[in-house]
Amino acid sequence: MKPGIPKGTRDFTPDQAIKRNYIFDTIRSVFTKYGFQPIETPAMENLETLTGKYGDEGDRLLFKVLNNGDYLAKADEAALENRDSNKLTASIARRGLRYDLTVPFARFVVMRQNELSFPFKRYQIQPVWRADRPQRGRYQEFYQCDVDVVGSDSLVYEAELAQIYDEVFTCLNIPVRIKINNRKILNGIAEAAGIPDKLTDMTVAIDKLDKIGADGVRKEMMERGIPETAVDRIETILKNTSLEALKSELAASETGLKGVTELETVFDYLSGLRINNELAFDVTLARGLSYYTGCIFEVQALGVQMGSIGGGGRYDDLTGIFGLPNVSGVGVSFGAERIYDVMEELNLFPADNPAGLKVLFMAFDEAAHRYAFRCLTQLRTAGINADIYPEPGKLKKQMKYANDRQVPFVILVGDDEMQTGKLALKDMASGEQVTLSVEEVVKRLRN
RNA sequence: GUGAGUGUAGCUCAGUCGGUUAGAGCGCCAGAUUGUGGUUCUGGAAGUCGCCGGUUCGAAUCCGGUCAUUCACCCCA
Repeated sequence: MKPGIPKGTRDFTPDQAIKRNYIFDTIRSVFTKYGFQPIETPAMENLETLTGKYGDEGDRLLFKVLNNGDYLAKADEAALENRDSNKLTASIARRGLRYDLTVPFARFVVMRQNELSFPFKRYQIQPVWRADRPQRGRYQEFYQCDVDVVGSDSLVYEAELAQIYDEVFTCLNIPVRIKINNRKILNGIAEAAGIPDKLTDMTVAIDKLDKIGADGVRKEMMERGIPETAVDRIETILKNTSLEALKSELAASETGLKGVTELETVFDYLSGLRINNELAFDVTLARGLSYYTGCIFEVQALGVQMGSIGGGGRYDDLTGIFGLPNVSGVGVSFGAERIYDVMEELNLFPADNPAGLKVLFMAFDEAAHRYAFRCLTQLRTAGINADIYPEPGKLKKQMKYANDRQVPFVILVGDDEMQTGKLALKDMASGEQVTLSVEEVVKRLRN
């Protein structure tokens, strides 16, 4: 059979895995610094935990796991007869692969509400699965890096999350724009325009501004049944780019004003503090039709054509669906795969690899090979990443292997070395070769 | 879920109007060079032209189907 992997999935070569770990390590260290703790949840959840949480579109993209054993024996006969896939699925698949990390986290919190102390700050770096059509920057299996805090509605956390975004992308050297808005402001706009019942249609349309432009948004709102007068009003309001100006526009909407105040508080927390990237209020930021109710975030990489590389916000009642109402949470997510693609495109990965192999031993004959193995062990004991070619003999072959593995140094061992007790250390880049004792080699390679 | 493009050597691709034995570059293997890699030179291996069917004297080439893959939309990280 031909070897292959499912569409939308990828293998990672050592080179790629090292780069990915660099991203994960950077993100993890910042999370830790801000007092977040790691948790992990299973790849599979009960299907009922997942369904209905992401809208109809999301349900379609859920991977279902077929029941074990003779699953058809217990299948819904009527559904099978009528080719009703939705109904049939419920009777043959009890589990599904997680679609994101937020819903499993909510489930986790509800299950352990009595043992956790709140506010609970957790981070989670794990793969998620979506049965989407793959394309640039979109995969069926990809990692998410989530930080959330539940059990507090303090806006200090919004400020913290903005700092975390800033710090991570500063560490990774990716120039970004961190956009921030508040769902309550969008509510207020809908109220001011007299279409509170069309809030979702409005936000979905506004969210596409970057992609389809002002005219496109206008057209989409009309198509979604928003009256022209309301569309005009919304357009006027959206022209306000400052919080101050919005205050008067939204004077009639209590919710809208609260949103403005919340954002002002967040900016207050951050005032005078060092932020390296652009952190900007963006009234057109909408973040699809998710569960957010307060501040929302989105991160855009500058200088490359790529969807958002991070996003998140506050949700007032995420755990309510699992029977624990009135627990507020706020969190953001980093899209590791897209961050990788951006860094690759902008050439931002550090060139030197401290985890790489430092030196490779090669021997001319069997006796030298045994001698070299002893020297190798000495280097390893001294903490130097070292390796040996598995058999003595043809130098050309051994040197080629050293080249392929991009080893900076090689050590040659033969009769001369065994007699003098010294090693021939060759710098592969310059070609220079020096004769040193094992101790001197250790000293040299430790630099 | 909707629409479009592309499948030829390990990789990237060329292949004229349908016409003899399907090519190149890179990579790989061997030698030039038995204590020294990259460069160079010489030689070599490697393809069911995605798969199935149709048209034709003849198909990598035209047609239909199918699978894979890429891109756009929907949605999203």
